[in-house]
Amino acid sequence: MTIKAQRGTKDILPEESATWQMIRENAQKVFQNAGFGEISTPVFEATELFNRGVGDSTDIVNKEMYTFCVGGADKNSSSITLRPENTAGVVRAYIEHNLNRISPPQKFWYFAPMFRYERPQAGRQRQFHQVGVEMFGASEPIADAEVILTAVEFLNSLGLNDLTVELNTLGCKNCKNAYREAIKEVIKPYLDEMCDDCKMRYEKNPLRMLDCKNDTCQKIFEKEEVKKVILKDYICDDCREHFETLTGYLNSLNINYKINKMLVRGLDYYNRTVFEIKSENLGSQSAVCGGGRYDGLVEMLGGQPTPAIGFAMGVERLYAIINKKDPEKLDYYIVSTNTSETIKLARSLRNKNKKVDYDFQGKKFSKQLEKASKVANFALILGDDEIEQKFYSIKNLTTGEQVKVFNIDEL
RNA sequence: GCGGGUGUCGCCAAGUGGUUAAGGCCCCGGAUUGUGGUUCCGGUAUUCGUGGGUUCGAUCCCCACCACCCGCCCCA
Repeated sequence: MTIKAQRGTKDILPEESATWQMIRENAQKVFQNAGFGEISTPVFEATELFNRGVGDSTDIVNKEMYTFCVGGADKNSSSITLRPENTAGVVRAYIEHNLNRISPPQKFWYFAPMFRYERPQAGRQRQFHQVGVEMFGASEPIADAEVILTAVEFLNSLGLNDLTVELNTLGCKNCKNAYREAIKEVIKPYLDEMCDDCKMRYEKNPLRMLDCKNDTCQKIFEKEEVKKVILKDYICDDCREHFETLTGYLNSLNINYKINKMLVRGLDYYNRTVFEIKSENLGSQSAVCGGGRYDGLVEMLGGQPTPAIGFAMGVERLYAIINKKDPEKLDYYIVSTNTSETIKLARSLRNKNKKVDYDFQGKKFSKQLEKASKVANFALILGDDEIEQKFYSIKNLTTGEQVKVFNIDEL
């Protein structure tokens, strides 16, 4: 039996590489143009980081983490986890390296593999990639606008112009509490009818109930008096002003967005602004981007109180909906039976930054040319005549036109 | 974790309880021993996801397992 790739993992083959490279290059360009610097943190971290950073009421922490005990059974053994998302790791690095000493805001971007032990399906793998940004030290609404703008600009750079930005505000600690209590109050009479998950959420994280897809639960949220509470703003004056200023910026930037009061993200650390960007071409895993503000997280992980905001996008989901790019052809395929001349010529041309390849097996001239026409723009013919008379025949494989060249510097 | 579906060559696929398992693409070789992309000819599955069972006989029937897909859930 041969060994296959692990469930929920995928090889990225050369034929897909041009598209992947484009995604990464566009990310680098758009994010760095906006002042974000690349940060690369380790694939594994202390399990404790995610328990505290992502939140132990989340599904990610409760059932989806790749956690290992390393160091054997002795006292020094420790629990590590393959990162399920990148915000916790970046926050850890931010604190550990005192990155707050750069004058704020501090802006970072990343493109990296993540790991979640979930049931694979379309748009969901166990190893997948996220590209995203994190910004620290800016509490102003313009920071929210800038982060959303950056996400939209990146998506536009990939030719994705028709995606929907959904936007909501969860409020700060204070209004979040008031909202939570009001929802608990109005739902209380119906609690018995709700699904088990919602009964649990009612205690732990009532806002997550609004995300429930269960029909009976949804019907309860549709009820007049419940709806009134859900749609009523429990947002304090500061938070409201923050949100209104943000939407003002988005309006002036002509960014299309839709306010979705039901949008509550699954990670515990969010407050105030949250947003998702969705595509209709992805089936049930429709979110290509999710993000929001997490003003309390740095402090929770032991740093100074620091406002922060960021987003993450699923690279495989982006890959699924963008126009694919074909790998570039070689500049030259050398057609020759003189291998020692060929390898030297290949080296010279490669050092001149040309993409060059050639045949190793002494195949027939016509076979080499056939190969050339498949993989290269030009055939560089170096036969006995050419070597004797010191020239190269360059054949344009698109037009069929062939010319003599006496010096490779002319290429 | 729970439902539903699928599984024949690298890819797309036809097929039937009984010994040649179609076809197309790709790949390889030849026609054409220095001029390709067109054309023509030829070659490539001791085998039908894996392991059992039923049967004189199974790729096709039954069971289990595995993998993938589609929902739920969750999220990127």
